[in-house]
Amino acid sequence: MASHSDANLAPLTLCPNNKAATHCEQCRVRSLSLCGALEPDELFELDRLSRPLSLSARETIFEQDELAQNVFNITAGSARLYRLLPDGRRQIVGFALPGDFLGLSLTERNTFSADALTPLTACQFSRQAFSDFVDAKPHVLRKLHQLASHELSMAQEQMVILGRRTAEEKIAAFLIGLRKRWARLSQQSVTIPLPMTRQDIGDFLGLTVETVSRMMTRLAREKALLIVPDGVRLLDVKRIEALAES
Amino acid sequence: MASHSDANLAPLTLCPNNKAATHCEQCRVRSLSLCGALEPDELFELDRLSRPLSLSARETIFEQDELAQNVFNITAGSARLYRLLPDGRRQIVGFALPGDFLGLSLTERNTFSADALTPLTACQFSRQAFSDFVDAKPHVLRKLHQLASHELSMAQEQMVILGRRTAEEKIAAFLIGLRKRWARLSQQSVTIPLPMTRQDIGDFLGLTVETVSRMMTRLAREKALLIVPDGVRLLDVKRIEALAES
DNA sequence: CGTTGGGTTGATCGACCTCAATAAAAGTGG
DNA sequence: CCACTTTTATTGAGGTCGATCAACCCAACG
Repeated sequence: MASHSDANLAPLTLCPNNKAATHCEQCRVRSLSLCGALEPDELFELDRLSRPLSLSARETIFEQDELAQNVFNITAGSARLYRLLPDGRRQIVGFALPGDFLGLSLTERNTFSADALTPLTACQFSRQAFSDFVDAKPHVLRKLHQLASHELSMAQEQMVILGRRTAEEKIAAFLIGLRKRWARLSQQSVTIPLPMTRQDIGDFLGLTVETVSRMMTRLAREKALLIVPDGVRLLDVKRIEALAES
Repeated sequence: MASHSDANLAPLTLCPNNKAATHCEQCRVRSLSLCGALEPDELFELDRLSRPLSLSARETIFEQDELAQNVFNITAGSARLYRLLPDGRRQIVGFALPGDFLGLSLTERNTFSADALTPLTACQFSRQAFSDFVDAKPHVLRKLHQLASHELSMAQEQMVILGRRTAEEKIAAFLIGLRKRWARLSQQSVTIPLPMTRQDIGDFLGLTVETVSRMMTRLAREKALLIVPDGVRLLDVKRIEALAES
């Protein structure tokens, strides 16, 4: 349960984390992230502000309620973002994939925790330095706003899923949504990597592990999908899509 | 079920909609909205771009899937934002109060519908004109990003409520959240105006009307709150807050 | 004064949860 | 590489919270 997202990105050089190619120009996910909006000289400037971050699976990126000191741009691997309630209930508010930016919320303190689902690399920036960098460049600020705006749309879509869909529809919508996101990163899209556990999926969809497992095996039994190690392969995309749209 | 939010704002003059005082300087909600970040000359410029909008309760502001032509700044009254599923299920993604800005998502088409819960006034802007105005002013863009970022936090909080809270906790969290928002607009905060129906509350919290009604009457029976016309009065704020935090 | 939309209340049902057992992977240390 | 533990996934049996279905109340309003 670890390495497919790396596999997806393996052949290419990474952002400033890689000593051999210190330049963002080589970055595998640049065009997909904020950095895609930067001019070469800006890219160089940002590169200098960046500190490489490399984590193993399960390591913490940041924790809820602590001061938000840094922002992150994920270059490889994936993460989960979640909120814990005092009694231990957990809601995952999102999964972060390569190219995703963590720290769009401008709150003083983190409103959620984030940790790595797989080995992960990211470009880390001090929030202050990053903020200064962005504030001087309206077109970057605009791009940042676009990203936040997109996140907002995704969150609203997730509200629909959480509030008004059945367990089976939730699973379908989750798979279709994730498929679309993986597709942006790598061409192929029949097999959907699932770096997260069933428990994580449940905590994302407002379900229990058992229900997630039951719904997935049911869809598998009905030949709508095939459960493979660390992922699923969609056999009947139309059917899953129909479930997801409602 | 109509006029309390107006009552809240009655004594003061409104934004550019009021012919007697055409200047945003008089605007009741200016400091709470995007316009609070504007210099006097910018305010004047924006004023000229604005077209007053005045709707009765239930009138449509915009509809999901149609081209997003305009953005809105609500000056009085309240609205509901929702997504309809093909089979008629509805998820309300938010309620808009005076000072709230509609159109933060930069999507080509609206991802949800919006209509007035009460008689409503707003400043309407062509999206293009507004966008041009903003793009030329980094500090306004920054403010806009802050607003979007705040919306994102609220949406994530709502995801926790939808995914991991019981019916009773949902009601409590809804009331506490709404109380906080009203408090920003008007001092008093014991009585919470509820311009929306029980059905609306249910569609916001992922519950049925019946459950909303039952939970509210239960809290009323237990003397935690008092149901008044068009709202509720919190009798035991600590208790409701405890339920809301979990 | 009938009609209509919103709200409350009761009886029953069912989708999903809880609890429990087992199976299958994935470490871990010798 | 093999025992051994730990984590994750699956499956079953039974319970429950909130949904559904239905009746009724009440205020607003033409």
